[in-house]
Amino acid sequence: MTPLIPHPPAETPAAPSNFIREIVLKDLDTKKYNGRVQTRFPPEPNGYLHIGHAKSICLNFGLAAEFGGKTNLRFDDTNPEKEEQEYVDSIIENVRWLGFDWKEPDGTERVFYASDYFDQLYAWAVQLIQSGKAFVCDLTAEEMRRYRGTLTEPGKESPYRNRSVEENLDLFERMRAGEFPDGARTLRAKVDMASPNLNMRDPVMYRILNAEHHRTGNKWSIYPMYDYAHGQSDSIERITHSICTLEFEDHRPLYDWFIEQLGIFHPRQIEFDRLNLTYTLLSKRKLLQLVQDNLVRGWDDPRMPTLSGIRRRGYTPEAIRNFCGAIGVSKTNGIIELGLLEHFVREDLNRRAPRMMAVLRPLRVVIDNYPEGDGSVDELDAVNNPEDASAGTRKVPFSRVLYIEQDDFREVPPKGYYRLSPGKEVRLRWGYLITCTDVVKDEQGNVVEIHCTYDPATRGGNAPDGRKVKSTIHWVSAAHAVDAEVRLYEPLFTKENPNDVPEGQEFTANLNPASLEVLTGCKLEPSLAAVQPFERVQFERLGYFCADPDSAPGKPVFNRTVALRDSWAKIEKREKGK
RNA sequence: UGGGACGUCGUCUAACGGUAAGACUGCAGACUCUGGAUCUGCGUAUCGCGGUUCGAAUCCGUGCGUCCCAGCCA
Repeated sequence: MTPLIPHPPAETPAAPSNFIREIVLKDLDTKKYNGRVQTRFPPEPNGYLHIGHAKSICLNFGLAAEFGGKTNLRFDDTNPEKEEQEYVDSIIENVRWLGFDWKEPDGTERVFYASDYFDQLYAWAVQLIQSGKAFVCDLTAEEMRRYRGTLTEPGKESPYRNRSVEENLDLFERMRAGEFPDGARTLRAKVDMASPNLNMRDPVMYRILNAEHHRTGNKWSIYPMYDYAHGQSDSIERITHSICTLEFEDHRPLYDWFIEQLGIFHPRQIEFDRLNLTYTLLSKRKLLQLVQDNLVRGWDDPRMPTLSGIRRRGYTPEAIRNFCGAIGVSKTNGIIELGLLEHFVREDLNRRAPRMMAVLRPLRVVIDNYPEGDGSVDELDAVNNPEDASAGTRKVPFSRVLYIEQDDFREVPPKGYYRLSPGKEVRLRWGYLITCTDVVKDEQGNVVEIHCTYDPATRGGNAPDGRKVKSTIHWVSAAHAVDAEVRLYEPLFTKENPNDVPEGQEFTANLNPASLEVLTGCKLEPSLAAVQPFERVQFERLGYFCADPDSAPGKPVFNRTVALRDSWAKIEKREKGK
């Protein structure tokens, strides 16, 4: 058998196949497009890209790359009322950040705009009028809806359907010239008002919109509809496989119809299932609402599923790409567990994030038998990343007064707890073995400080006599600590399906009031003082964190990307549940 | 009650008429200076009912269920 893939790049891991890839493989085999594979990613610049778009981006760019083809970035900017340059800019930035590129060897970029094709689209519309396949309709939106019929009843033909070609041409030209107010007329395709597919019931091709377009300004008073613009744009760009989401399945007959009437290059539209994630909303409209109503701090709020938000949260492009590869492509509408996305960030960050020590909820610890004074600072060696020897080591200062995590001390330890408690010995990471000797409380009985002794013979963490401790905990020297703000995140919604609301309520009813917790006065080891925005680290035993752009010199702010898997938390929860 | 699409472990995906496989999750254990990581073990899940076939997740029929469509949005 002849291999269908002529020269698979050696370093490309065998991508798990999917039905679209199979179609491409078959087309390649039958030379349907002369062995050419060309895709496009066609966002409307009316919002920020989210993780659902990442799936489409990876699919489109991945497929073309695998077969030596090209992928165009094309802005589907046919509705000036919703589109803005800000969105164009963010989309370009996000796709680049994800790791994809559309530059030709000669340096030109494969960035296109549907608005670049307005002249050609107009000429084609004239052609359809001339061949009797399109007409100017004076029905109002309300009338048109009534004429359209219903799901079970056929529609009625517009009384304007049989206008002469001359009249249509004249009217259409005047629509273009801006003679009519918004909504006064439309140009419609003459297809079939009795079609069971509503998209075929004389669909609108152009509407009058006296609006300023972010690229074409006031040149146009009419704008093409998606159905009229998309397929022809694909055709102009010689796209071979036009991949879109399932809800466009019903539009495919129309996509094909226009192209056939025009007799132009015919790309193939293929539909796949859009990404759904538990506890996550992936609807531009609703995300926009969250931003506009200040329910989040903006498009790049780390709780947002936007690429900008996810990036600020600390996710890596690699993790997202791996995730997109792992979820596969099919036509079943499923819902992916958020935990799978988290798995891929942990997997990636575990390999590359340097380990640091940070105490989020500090508890003061005094080592009573450790010398006092300035001269008594010990510089201990700490491994930067046990998964990566090349990451090296760093020095961490140790002194008489330290902070440990409040969670790492219990005056009365519950069953199975093997961290610090009175009389118990634990190891301080990269430091000494210490034993708790005393507890200091305030008037309310809260533990405010504990006293310990250390074993000088255990410097570095190991006891010469070979005795073992059950637990190693992280710590920070009080005198050297850097104060920081740390933002902890939980899912934005309390329900797996945020749209699952009682009658009459909105999805915002499912907003999680505890999705953001801001911790101040957190104590970081001094090597974190000069951290740069977007730097990612693991705070040992806590999770992966990413420095926020809000960080100021000497005043770092961190976002928790994702917590470490925590089997003790799981045990504790189970015990409490009993 | 029109049309289009889809039903495989808890979740996602594979198996393309020939032993239902993988990932995530979960559980149990090993190991460990992160209760992390790593490693090992644990899975009768093909929507139901008929049919074709030596053999059906796969083909046919039928029933059921889910999703999408009545914007001058994309």
